[in-house]
Amino acid sequence: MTQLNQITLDSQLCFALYTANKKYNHFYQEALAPFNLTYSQYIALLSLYEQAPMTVKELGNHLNLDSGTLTPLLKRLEKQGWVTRTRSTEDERQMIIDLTKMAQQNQADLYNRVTSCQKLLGLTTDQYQALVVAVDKISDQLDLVDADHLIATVPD
Amino acid sequence: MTQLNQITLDSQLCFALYTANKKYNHFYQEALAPFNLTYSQYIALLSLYEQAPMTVKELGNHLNLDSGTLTPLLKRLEKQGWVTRTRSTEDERQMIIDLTKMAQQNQADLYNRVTSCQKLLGLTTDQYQALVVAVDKISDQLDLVDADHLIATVPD
DNA sequence: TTAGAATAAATTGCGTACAATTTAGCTGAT
DNA sequence: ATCAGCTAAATTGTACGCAATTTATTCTAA
Repeated sequence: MTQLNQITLDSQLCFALYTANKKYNHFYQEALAPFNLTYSQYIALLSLYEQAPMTVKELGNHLNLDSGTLTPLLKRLEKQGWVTRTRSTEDERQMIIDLTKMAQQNQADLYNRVTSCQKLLGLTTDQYQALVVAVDKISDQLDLVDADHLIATVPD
Repeated sequence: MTQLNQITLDSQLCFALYTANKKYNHFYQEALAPFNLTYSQYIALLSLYEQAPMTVKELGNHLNLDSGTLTPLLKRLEKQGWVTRTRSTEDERQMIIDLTKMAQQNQADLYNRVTSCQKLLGLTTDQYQALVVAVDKISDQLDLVDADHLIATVPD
């Protein structure tokens, strides 16, 4: 038997990301508790605070999510009063998502809460930004190695 | 209105991690396709290749997953012939998870496939390990700021 | 003009994740 | 010895995330 145990869980970048992402989810669950928002709902709102209204398609492009995820998520945000969902009159295939007045009124509170919580992380702005750059680099590498390339290149 | 738009999606570490993690999932979905394994099933097997048998509890400690996730996942792995699930005789509360002969026979193939795919990422060993360290550091920071601390420290 | 292709969103189905509860088995203090 | 409390796993319920399909609408080329 050759060296089989070189792949340990703790040495894997995928597992580090998987773990950090889950912990971040937990972190945001607490940060967002006063607003009754999930993390996914929060990033959808973040995107809409940057630009609204947007179609489901456009929002999906920003978040890398498809309608299978967004449709039920947005229905929940609508139910809780954060967004409106309106069929476009000029193209009835499209659903226009916009922020409610309540969402706009809560923007500052939401940002303040998140910012306060983030300060507890104990990272300097430089450290934080360096990490964003490093993690984005992983995403870029993974984009290069997309599914087709991988299937075509590596035999089973 | 003060500077509200300082929180952009692309500047957020959480979103970078969230995105990279999803892309990694997709990457592994292709890498693992020949074995019909999900990413979560794969890391469960990785853990068991390092140490088997294990109870569900022990496995959950390694993976940071609870029985709500592991029980159905392990039942699927059992159904596909990778693991066995046996009630412990000395403590019947515990379920002992062990690798099947098939799982052992496929270990080398699985490792080779994953290793081949990882090479396509175009990261040197040093770069890769540096990223693991960086991402683990995020997890460590998030551990420090746990739920109780956060709730106790930051007013709504 | 109109049938077929393309597109947007919704739906369906499966597999996580995880909080909360339930069930079953163990353990220790009285 | 026994019962209250603890523990392990399973179960329940909710919310993603995504592949695949369906439905409705728009576009486009003959």
